[in-house]
Amino acid sequence: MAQAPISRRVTLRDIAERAGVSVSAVSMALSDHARIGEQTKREIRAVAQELGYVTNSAARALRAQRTGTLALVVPNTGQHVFNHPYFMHLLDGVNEVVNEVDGTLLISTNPDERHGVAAYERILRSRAADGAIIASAAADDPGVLRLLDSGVPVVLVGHYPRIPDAVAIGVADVDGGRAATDHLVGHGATRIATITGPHNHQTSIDRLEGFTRSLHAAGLEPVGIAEGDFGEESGRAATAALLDEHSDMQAIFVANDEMAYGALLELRARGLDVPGDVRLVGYDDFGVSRLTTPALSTVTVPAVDVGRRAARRLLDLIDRNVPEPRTETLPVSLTTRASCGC
Amino acid sequence: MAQAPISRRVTLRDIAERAGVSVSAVSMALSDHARIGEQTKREIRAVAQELGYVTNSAARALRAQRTGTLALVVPNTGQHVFNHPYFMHLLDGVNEVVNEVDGTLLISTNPDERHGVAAYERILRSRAADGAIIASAAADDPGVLRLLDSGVPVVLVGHYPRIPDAVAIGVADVDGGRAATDHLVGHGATRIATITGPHNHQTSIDRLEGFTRSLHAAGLEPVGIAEGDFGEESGRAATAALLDEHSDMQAIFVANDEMAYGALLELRARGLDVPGDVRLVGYDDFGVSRLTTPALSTVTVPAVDVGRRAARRLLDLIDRNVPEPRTETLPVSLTTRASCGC
DNA sequence: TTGAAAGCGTTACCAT
DNA sequence: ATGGTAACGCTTTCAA
Repeated sequence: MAQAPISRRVTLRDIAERAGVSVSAVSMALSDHARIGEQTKREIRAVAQELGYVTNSAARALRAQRTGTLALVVPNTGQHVFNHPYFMHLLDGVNEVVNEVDGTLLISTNPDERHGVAAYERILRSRAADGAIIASAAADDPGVLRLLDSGVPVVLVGHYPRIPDAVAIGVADVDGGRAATDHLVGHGATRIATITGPHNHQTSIDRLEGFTRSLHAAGLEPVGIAEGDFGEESGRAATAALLDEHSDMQAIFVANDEMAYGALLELRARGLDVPGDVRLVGYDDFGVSRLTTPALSTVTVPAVDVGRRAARRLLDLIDRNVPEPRTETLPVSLTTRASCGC
Repeated sequence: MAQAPISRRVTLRDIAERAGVSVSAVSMALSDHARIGEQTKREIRAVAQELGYVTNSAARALRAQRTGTLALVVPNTGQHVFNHPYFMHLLDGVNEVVNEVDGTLLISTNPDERHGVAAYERILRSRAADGAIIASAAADDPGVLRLLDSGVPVVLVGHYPRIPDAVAIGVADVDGGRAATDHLVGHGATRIATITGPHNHQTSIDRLEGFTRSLHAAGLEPVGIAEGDFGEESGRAATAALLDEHSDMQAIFVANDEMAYGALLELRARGLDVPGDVRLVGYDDFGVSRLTTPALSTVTVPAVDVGRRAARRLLDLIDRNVPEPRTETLPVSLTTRASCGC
């Protein structure tokens, strides 16, 4: 049990004593306050440098009532709802902004509900972060509502029609579903099915809405609608179910790429060619889609940009600037590869 | 600029006044200290509950000289050295342990070098975290050495022969390289090449070492050794170069799956069949390998477990328990799919 | 131009 | 069994 040789921490007082000035002079010098003489500042900074001074963040936070930390909250990670690649991209974007403002980034996931009070509630109310970005919460998560009520600065990622006054940043999922389906129609398909995500996620609802609108505009009816959970296996199972009931199906719009990959496996297992027998369009474009054979046509979601914007809005909120309009919706774009028949 | 109705924060003092006791009584009651009467405790807790009290983490950290926060540091994220899936898995494992101990997790990446002092140095020295897990640092990163010197609790992820007294947790990359190559040899290949990662990463060095040892044990010589950067494009380029020089090559051991995917593309572009003409084994098994056609045989790295163990060791270190031995090496396993010819 | 002191919310020690 | 108080390191107001 050798005691690690922890370097004694250097405080403002140490610098003050060494430089022969007061603690407050040091504080002001280091924050470049105007009232300290240039010469004195230089000396103080030299001493600070020499001693290797670094601000103690707890003390600063306590005094300033602000931590300089943003929290990125991901409910239900363990359940693999909305899976990894999406989160990574979001994280990239958030992190970029946090670094720009020299802040720190705290990650909170809620693997299961065993903690009664959700982990993110604890974090925010303990003031460990100045605010939070909440990613991919279920549309009806009560924890989210409580958090919003408590007045803590919160930015939601996604589209929450039932919480209209929340600050949220989402993507145009209705448009995306519509564009994907339009494209399938454009290829001449008339018997088109869809595999959706879980119905308690607004994302699923919106993508389905786009699908339905597209078909109606074309005077078509959906051949089948199957629900998945955004995981590969569920996509495979949904495809099997659709195929069993509608052997004449010509195309499927799948609400994310993981499930589309499952669909690909099932179609291949049945000896059906993609896109020869069945055309496929997925959704997300987080890497998986590039790798499959055939490569998936998909709707590209600008997740990194979502992260960036969410972080910027959160910083605004923390500064008590409520952005108007409160919700922002980023456009998506269709990326055609091989699976649609292009 | 409507002022958000921030709920006034509740402090110990508020509870004390309301309950008609002292602040210290409240503090002790809430931490279940033995000196407070059961009845008093109950009353105090009731008031705390009613007022919605939550400990202020800055104040607690300042007082206790401990934050309850672990930092996960990823140098060079922006440069795509060691890319996303690996990091995600590590994060999963670390997060799991952090949740177990009711801690918080702070993420720090260093997108570029513009901050002179690396972001992670700032974070640790400011005592924003009690310690750090450093993932995938270059073997010679000076920031890492400075951090270790400064006595901050640090666990390195990987294998660092040049820093023997550091606490580190790695995987058996030499074994992995050897197992992969042995397997290729077992398939009857004699003209075998390898594509390595960047030579300043110990991981690359170790995987190559395993490759070389395997060949020597079999009485073979490497047909070619090309260096990549762990990215898909570099794998493709390396494969092209190898193919140009050694058209009789029968197999390639590729040091990660992303590069192996690049190799697959190049081989396909030249009309060569995998595994018919060239056998391929990759490394990592973070998802990509399942999706390619043919599916990649690869060395499975237990990244989630690495994250878990790194976090546990870091907690030990913070408690001043230096684990012995200081370095731990987790075994890897070969996962055979189609690309090797199985 | 600079110094002294108060206070941010906790915890722990010394009294009572 | 409980209350008062000092201290953690910092920022800022008030004096000088």
